[in-house]
Amino acid sequence: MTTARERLQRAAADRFDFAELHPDQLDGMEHLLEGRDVLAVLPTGAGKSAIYQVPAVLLEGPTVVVSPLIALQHDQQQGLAERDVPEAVTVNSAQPAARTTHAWEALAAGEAEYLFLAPEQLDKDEVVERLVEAGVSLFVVDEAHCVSEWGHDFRPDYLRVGAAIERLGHPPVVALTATAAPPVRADIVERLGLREPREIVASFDRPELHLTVQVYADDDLRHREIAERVRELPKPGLVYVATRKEAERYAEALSGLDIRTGHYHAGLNRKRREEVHDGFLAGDLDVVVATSAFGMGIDKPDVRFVLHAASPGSLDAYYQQIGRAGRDGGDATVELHHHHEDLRLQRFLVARRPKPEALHAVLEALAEGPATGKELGERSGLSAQRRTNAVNLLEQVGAVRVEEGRISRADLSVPEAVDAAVEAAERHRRLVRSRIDLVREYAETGGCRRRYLLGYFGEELGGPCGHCDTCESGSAAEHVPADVGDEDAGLTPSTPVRHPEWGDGVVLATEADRLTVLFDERGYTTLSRAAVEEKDLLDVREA
DNA sequence: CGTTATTGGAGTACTCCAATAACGGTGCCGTACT
Repeated sequence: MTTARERLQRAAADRFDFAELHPDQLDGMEHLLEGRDVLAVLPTGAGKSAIYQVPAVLLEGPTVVVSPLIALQHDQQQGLAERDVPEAVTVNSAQPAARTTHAWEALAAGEAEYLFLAPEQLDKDEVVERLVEAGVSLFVVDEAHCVSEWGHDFRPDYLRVGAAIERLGHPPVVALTATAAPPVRADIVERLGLREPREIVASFDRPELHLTVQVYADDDLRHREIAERVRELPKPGLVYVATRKEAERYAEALSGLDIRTGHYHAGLNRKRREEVHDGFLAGDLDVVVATSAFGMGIDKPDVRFVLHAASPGSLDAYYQQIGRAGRDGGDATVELHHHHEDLRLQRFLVARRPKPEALHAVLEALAEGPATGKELGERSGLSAQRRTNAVNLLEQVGAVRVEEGRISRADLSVPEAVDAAVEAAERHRRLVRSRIDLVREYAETGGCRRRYLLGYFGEELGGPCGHCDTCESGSAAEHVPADVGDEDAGLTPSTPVRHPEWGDGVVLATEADRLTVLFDERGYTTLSRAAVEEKDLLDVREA
């Protein structure tokens, strides 16, 4: 009688050449073999992929891997081709039709073990039906933070993955990501419909990253100082900017200083993007100036700095981007060069409100009777993105039902449905906008940078880290809350609270003079401790 | 959402100012062209 653990270790050694599995990896694998769901938040390089790759060969039936980028699907497929495992196939619009045909045939014949696809594929009824017939035994959502980050507007099909999982009879599901704050984890669990998932969360702390912030009042000055900083810093490194134009502008300025620089954004054609990507990995470029498009799938160990020439729209995005530095464990410099105007652009970028017309169009189209997504698109004349966004919101407020891929109206009047959906979108918009304010708080805090960031990700660092700009200047020491480490202190991180006006929330991070609370209806809010104590604003709720 | 660039009108020869337009990110997909 062999235990599950032994079978996993043997498969890992024999078929994948993994000498030894980390306890976190084994823990996840065992839960999947037992048929349970898993959410794994582990740093890049910790062997997240092994968590599904190994149990996949022990479970009868193929494994579906939802992956956000076609380029990533390709890399993962290549990686598996080198192992002693059955075939890995992909289905996407970028490959020749013959390859897709082969993928489906291999899957139906039981010859393919792994299938990689983007969430948009699951919008097609015939795709889901083929998966049902194939008898999927394991369902993987890679880069699962995309569910929460992109699903609510940019790529709404991410919010439909949960429904696809149900149509497949809810095989064991594993969601994998390197970065997810507690509210993002909760969103992933809810949206994917994970059932009592085993959450495996490694520490977010990266002591090898030296964190600094420079706040500017003058954008031209910032420009000059950044060019000078990049010249001085040990290479290779990444410069993140907010717009495509800035990426090109900085790249030109840095090239003028004889720095081997490339720029990267989504406006470049695929060939150009590949050249920059490969050039950076190969060491032919010392610096890449990029928008947020550059990131996923970049596994370069020796990045020595990540410099933000503009503030991003959330600390979630910030942490993902700075996490690309120092993966080899060596020291790396992380600098944020902040200007308050950066946040105005971010507020615009997340400002999109759903158009009530789209909600109306979907409801009217459904008045003719239930429809598949495709049929609904034809009837309503909406683009796939707007149509799916509308369906997501309407489903969330109970105005439509989706069963077996068919969308139908529920008993809710059109005005009620539209109002409720608009309010649901507004609530999400408030959350996203409130996250922007925390970027400013981070930039302006006198407290320890690392303590602030870790607090955002649900980890409490007792004292200042001693290795960031505020620690070195001495200001962090003056900002440590008096009650750190005191379990009876009351308002410590993850304490559920209620505010008379703003309702229920959870304490996230604490500083000497203020608290950050995430309110369900209002989003992230920073309160002054003095005001909270004076007016007794926060009642501790039962957890 | 708010800044910056452009246009346009008034009224008179080149300038002033107000109104208007353009602009900012992330990727699938599928279809129409070369």
